[in-house]
Amino acid sequence: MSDHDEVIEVLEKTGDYRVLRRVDLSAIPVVDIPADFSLQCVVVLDAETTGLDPDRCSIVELALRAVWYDEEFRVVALGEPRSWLEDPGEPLSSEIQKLTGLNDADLHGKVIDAAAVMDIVSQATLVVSHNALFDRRVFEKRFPLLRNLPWACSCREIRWAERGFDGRGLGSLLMQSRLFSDKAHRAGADVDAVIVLLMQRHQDQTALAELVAAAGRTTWRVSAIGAHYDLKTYLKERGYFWNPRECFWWRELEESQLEAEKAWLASAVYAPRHYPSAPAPAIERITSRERHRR
DNA sequence: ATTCAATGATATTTGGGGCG
DNA sequence: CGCCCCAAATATCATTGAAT
Repeated sequence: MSDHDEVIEVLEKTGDYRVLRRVDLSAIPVVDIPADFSLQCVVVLDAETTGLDPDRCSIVELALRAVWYDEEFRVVALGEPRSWLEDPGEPLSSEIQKLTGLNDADLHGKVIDAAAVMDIVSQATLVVSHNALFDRRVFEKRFPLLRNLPWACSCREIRWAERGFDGRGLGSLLMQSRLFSDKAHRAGADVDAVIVLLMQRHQDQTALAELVAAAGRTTWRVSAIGAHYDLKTYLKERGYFWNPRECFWWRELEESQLEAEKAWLASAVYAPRHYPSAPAPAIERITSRERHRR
């Protein structure tokens, strides 16, 4: 082992090589329920599916793993890695076979253990996945009873660029961290990859800490329904985006900004003199239970 | 009154990057 | 590949107003 380290050091010192190490979580203790009740738990989830359209595809593999961490967001224990295959009832496209290495025979007759899924997922304060917008939709379609879980997205809710990364895809983040996964696009391996990435520090803050903080925020989605079109420029200047499908300007705000925004809207956008019929902005509260849903 | 060009609001397209 | 999101670029459409 130490002679490997020496080789790595020699190679990297030349400046011509970067050495990638296999993702390895074996140094972290695996527990069922930790003895220390002060620990917090997130569950990392990854689903492999028959395609990319959450409305049309189904899950062929689901992996879950609990991550226990202390007050300083240090990962002190992991749950047993759990994953299940599931028969989608249709042949796998060659593309998915190539991507995941799975084939129809592997999946034949397999079913996800729904009771186990519920058990694991219910011990967590957060379900984490890489691009939760995809996994959440696919997961909730398969488990309609679990539509009210709190979710966090390790792809979008961690400022990877500020941490020195170029892209945000799992493979790219791993490689730039000098890591690789020998079973990329298998659910269990991808879950472990997310876990190592969450454990990384940047200026003394782990990615997990940043993610938990981001997911814990309550934000507000404010939609300026019925705003007079003359106000477009002001709304745009103020950071509103146009929703072309439903035709209104909207913006997402931090909790601390909400009152000021309401006041601004009341005076600048919904001044009564302009609107005898009094349209009103739509204000929706968004927490981890609502985010990454649509 | 009619036409045309300019203006500005809204729609559409495009591009990048994410997921299987 | 298809789909989604976001944002910037580009196209389209309606209105306005000046000129004829």
